[in-house]
Amino acid sequence: MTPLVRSFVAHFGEMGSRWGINRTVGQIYALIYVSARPLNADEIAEALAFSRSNVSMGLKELQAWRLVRLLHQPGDRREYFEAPSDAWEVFRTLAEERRRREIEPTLSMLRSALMDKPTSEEDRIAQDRMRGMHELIEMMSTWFDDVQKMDRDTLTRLMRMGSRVQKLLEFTGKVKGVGKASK
Amino acid sequence: MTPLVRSFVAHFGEMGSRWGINRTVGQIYALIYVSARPLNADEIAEALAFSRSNVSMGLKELQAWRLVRLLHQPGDRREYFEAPSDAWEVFRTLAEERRRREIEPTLSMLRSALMDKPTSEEDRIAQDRMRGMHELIEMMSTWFDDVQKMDRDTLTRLMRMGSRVQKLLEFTGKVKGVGKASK
DNA sequence: CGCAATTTTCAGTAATTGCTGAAAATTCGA
DNA sequence: TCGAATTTTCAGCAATTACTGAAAATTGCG
Repeated sequence: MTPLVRSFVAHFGEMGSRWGINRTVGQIYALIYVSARPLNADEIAEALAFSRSNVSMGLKELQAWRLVRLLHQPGDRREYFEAPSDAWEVFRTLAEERRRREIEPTLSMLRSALMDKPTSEEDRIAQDRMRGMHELIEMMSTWFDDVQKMDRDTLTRLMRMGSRVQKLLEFTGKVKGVGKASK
Repeated sequence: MTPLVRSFVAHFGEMGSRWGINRTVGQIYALIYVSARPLNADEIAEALAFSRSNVSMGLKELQAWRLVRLLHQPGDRREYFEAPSDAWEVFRTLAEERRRREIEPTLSMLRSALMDKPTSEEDRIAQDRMRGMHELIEMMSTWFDDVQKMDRDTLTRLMRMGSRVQKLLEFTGKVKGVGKASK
């Protein structure tokens, strides 16, 4: 590993441990992500000085997150791994997985809590707070779904517009007679 | 704690441990968030059956994340804590803190890696990947800054539009002849 | 001030999570 | 089908992280 790669890998190790993912897994991912060609488990174990079994477990987790793809080289029985090099694709995958693992369960917990008849004033207030949270998460979730469907160029253009979209919105609002005065 | 609150708290404990934050801290936050009134450390320790010192550490961390606010009740020396009940505000705070703690350091690591002269073909490719990541993160970061500044109603309206914004963009692009956004 | 109430710190221990090597399972070519 | 190559599993140990109680520090009232 060159110093360049080493520092990238180290950083993702640290970051990984701040998220649920552990240091080892973060480093394995980082290595695959910047690698010029697919890597097999032994190469990874060697580069990072991890045991073969540790690498095996890490790869399993990365596959569960759909962050790496398994492939084979002709005439070689070993399994090789590569990561999509397109950062947008990575971001989308991460967003989808987090949604599935964290957002959906949270929404369903909230929904069920909101069904309950509150038994006290305290509960009533607790439910109000939960309702607020549920609304926000649901809105963001729906929005994300929508945005997910746009093609990348449009999305990029939209993001680069930043808050100028607001102007557009106000303008159109007026035209259509749906305007609400600005902030 | 009523069953309603108990299940909310338990869920956030679980979720907390999937993020960097630990179970205890997640539970303390959840309890404060749904509570009808500010709570002091002893009340929290009692409700969750944690030691007083554990609660103290948890509150310190929540304050570092700016997720809870310290306040006093007249005629009571103890410190009371409350959380903003507005989910939007919570989201903004979380986003800002994550940015400061995770995004900024990552961007600066990437920037410095991109300054290095690649010493090999491998490095050149690694840098390409890093460049892609850097671009995306920077773009999202800028976008987020912008969006952060909008008032909540506008933002809500925009989100509810979802991908219909795209239509608007195309339409306006034609009218104004501003197909590509200039920085 | 002085002192009781309250919060914080921290060393020690408990609990959890991470990692390894050895063994078992699987895979695939011959 | 056999067997070498390869991957996976998992019990046991290591490292890290979480939690506690006791003690120290701080706070603010009288």
